[in-house]
Parts: sequence; structure tokens; C-alpha cells
Amino acid sequence: MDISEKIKDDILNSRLPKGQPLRQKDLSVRYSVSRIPVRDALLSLKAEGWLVPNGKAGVMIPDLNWQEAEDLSFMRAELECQLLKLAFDHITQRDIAAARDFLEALNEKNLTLIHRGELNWCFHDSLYRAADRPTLHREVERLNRQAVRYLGFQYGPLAYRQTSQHQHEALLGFVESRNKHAALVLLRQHIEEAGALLANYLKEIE
Amino acid sequence: MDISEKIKDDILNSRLPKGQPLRQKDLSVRYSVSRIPVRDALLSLKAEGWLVPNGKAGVMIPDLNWQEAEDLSFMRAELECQLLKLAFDHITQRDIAAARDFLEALNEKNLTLIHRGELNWCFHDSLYRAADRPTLHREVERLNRQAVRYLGFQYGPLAYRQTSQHQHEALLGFVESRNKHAALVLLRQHIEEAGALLANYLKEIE
DNA sequence: ATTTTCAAAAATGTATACAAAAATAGTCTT
DNA sequence: AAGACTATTTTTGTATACATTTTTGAAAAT
Repeated sequence: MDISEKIKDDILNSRLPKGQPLRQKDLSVRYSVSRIPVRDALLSLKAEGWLVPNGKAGVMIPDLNWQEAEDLSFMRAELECQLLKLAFDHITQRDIAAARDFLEALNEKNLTLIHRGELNWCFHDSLYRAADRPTLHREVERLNRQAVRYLGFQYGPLAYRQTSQHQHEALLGFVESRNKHAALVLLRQHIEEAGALLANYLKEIE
Repeated sequence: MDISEKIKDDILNSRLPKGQPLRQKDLSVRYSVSRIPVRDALLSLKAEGWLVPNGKAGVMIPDLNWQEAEDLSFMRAELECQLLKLAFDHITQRDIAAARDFLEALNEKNLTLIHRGELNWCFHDSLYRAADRPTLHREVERLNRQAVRYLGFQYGPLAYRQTSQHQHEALLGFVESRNKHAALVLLRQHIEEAGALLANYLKEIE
């Protein structure tokens, strides 16, 4: 686990302070490395949206907010449905088998948020891979990785895990039976529903 | 001009070798700095899509290709139209004035590609800003900045500058006369047409 | 001739030290 | 007491030096 992953993990589990700049020195002590790898990690995390600039110097952990949740799910809905549509007729048995494996793995109760997020993306990715559209694919992956920051709410207070898993199974079913239309409708619903639920929840607690 | 900008400029003007790894040492000599700021720049540029990993070590300047051009313009069309739609009813006179200024500036013949790309984004940004949707906005900005890598073709062999400028003027006209529908149709056309032209050209010379 | 192995070289990753910039706190002025 | 200014401290940015990893190329084996 490299430093960047450790920082993500610590952000997800609220082990790093929000609302104040993260100090390179503090982090270098915390993870027992020099400031150089810390700087590298902060740069990457900033580019991925896990951190935001803090004035003229330093970075901060941004607050989660309903607007970002809404925008992320909106963009995912638009782009991922397109990606699935492009992929659909080229999805192989191997892809389906891979998707099933990831789905299986997601049933495990004791997964870290990061691990669960990764498996979640891998499941979707198995279905998109056949689209063979690297740039679109890369962008969708970016969005999914940003959305991981919100997973804590979806699997915690919102208890959305069961529903999500059922939708995944249904989606895979439609792919296997080559029902493109139903798969696309369900995927959009899967993304938009989770986004709306999350956005509403965040609005409430704000 | 910081190093990262210099590297972008040198990539756009083919002053750095494509198809082989960029060496941190070479770059540090070239720009007369140590390897640390070079590393920072490479990390950022990799995150922005200007560079791609080269095996286990180093980065490379990726080839421009028609599929990426197509995907970028596809995503821009989907997301920017949505952004303009959200912004439209809130665009102020001040926004319009700003847009006009950038449009004016774009008439200047002797602009560097980077500068032209920046002005181009600023023009669009003036019209989107009123949407007040930071995350969506940020993602659209990312896509536009990636698209800058392709500007050399659009303003060079394709001689698309005139057409593009006319479309910009017409778009601003529709905004001023509060003709939302026409503006949205034109924006989509503006993005998709440029994308298709570029993709076709790249296919030909490939 | 092709492939494999392994040592040398080169490149990247990291630590430490120093320079520049930013934030802080205290003093002075009004 | 509020605000502006300056000195001090803190933090970030960069250079240099060292460690680790990767690449390269020559020699040996098939």
C-alpha cells in the first residue's frame, strides 16, 4: 500500500483533519517517509479531486457536498450508459465471468471502503471494457474513483448496499440474456437513484 | 511561465521527442532546474493526460489519435450542452461582456497555441460560469484543456479558425437574444463538427 | 543464430539540507 | 481598540546526495 492509498484510506475513515490545511511535515512523520513522496502523493490526490488547494499554500480535504454528489452521478449516468451501449454487442463470456467474480467478491461483509469501491468499479469495468474506447473509459474510471469518497454514506447511514447489489445482479442478468435496452435503462436508474438518494441525504444533514 | 507550462508548449510545438520516454535528467538540464520540480510537473501532466506512463519507469508523449479526438468531443458535447442549459437563464450582462472580450482577443493573428486554447476556453467559460455547478464545470474544463493538444491540427492543416470564430459569434448572438434552443443546438454542432472534422483528418493521415 | 543470464549502467525513488515564500504574532500608530 | 506594519517562525519549494529499481548490453549456453 503506497502513501497515496494510505492517505485515501485515512480520509475515508476521517483519520485526517478536515477544514484545515494538511502539512507535508505532519504527513511525512505520520507515514514515516520524507516529504518528497508526500508531495508526490498530494499532487496526485489533488489531480484526482481527493484534495483541494488551500489558499496560496497547502491542500485541504474538501467537504463532501450534495452538489458534487449530484454532478458526479449525472456525469456517470450520461457517460457510462453510452459506454455500455458501445460495449454491449461485444461483451464476451469471459467479460461476464469476470463481472460475476467481482459481484461474488462484493458479497463479503468485511471489506474496507477502498476495497469495496475498487471491486465495484471492477464489476462495471468488466462490462464496459468491450467498448474499446480508451479515452471515454479513462474518464469514466476517473469519475468512479472520485465517487468512492461518497461510499461511506451509501454503505453506512443509507444502507444502500443490498439494493445496489441486487441491481448489479439484475444488470448482469440482462447482459447475459442480451437484453440491451433493459440493461441500459437499469444502469441509468442504478446510477441516478443512488445519486439522488445520496444528494438528498447530504442536503438534509447539511 | 512555470515548467509544466513550458513542457506543454514544447509538446505542442514538437520540440520534445514523441515515442520515447522523457528522462527527468534531460528535462532538468533543458529547463535548468533540478529533478524535483520536473517530477512534480510530470506527475501533474500525467494526471491531465498530456503524458502517459512508459512501462515501469518514465513517461511518454502519447500519439494524437482520432479515437481520442472523437471521445473528447463526444464528452464535451454531452456535458457542455448540459452546462450551458443550466447556465442559460442566469447569464448576466457582465458574463456576455466578458465573452465578447475573449472573442475579440481571439481575432489576433499571432497567438501561441497555448494562449489561443486558453482564450477559447475562457470564452466558453464565460457562458458556463452562471450554471454554478463546480464539479461539472471542473470536469468540462479538464476536457477542454486536454483538447488543446489537438488545436495544432485545427488551426493548422484544417484551417478551422475562421469557421470556429464565426460559430462563436453566432453563439454569443443567440445568448444575447436569449434564444436558448438555438444556442444549445449551435453549441452541440460547434463541438461535434470540429470533432468529426478532426477525427476524419487524423484517420486519413494515420 | 537465438535465447538466457548476469553484471554494469542508467534512470527513478527517497532522504536530507538549504532557499524562498507564506503565515503568524507582536508592536506601533492612529 | 482596530488596523497596518515588521520581525519571527513556519511551511513549502528546490537542490544535492544517496538508495533502489529498471534497463541495457555483452557473454555464455542451447
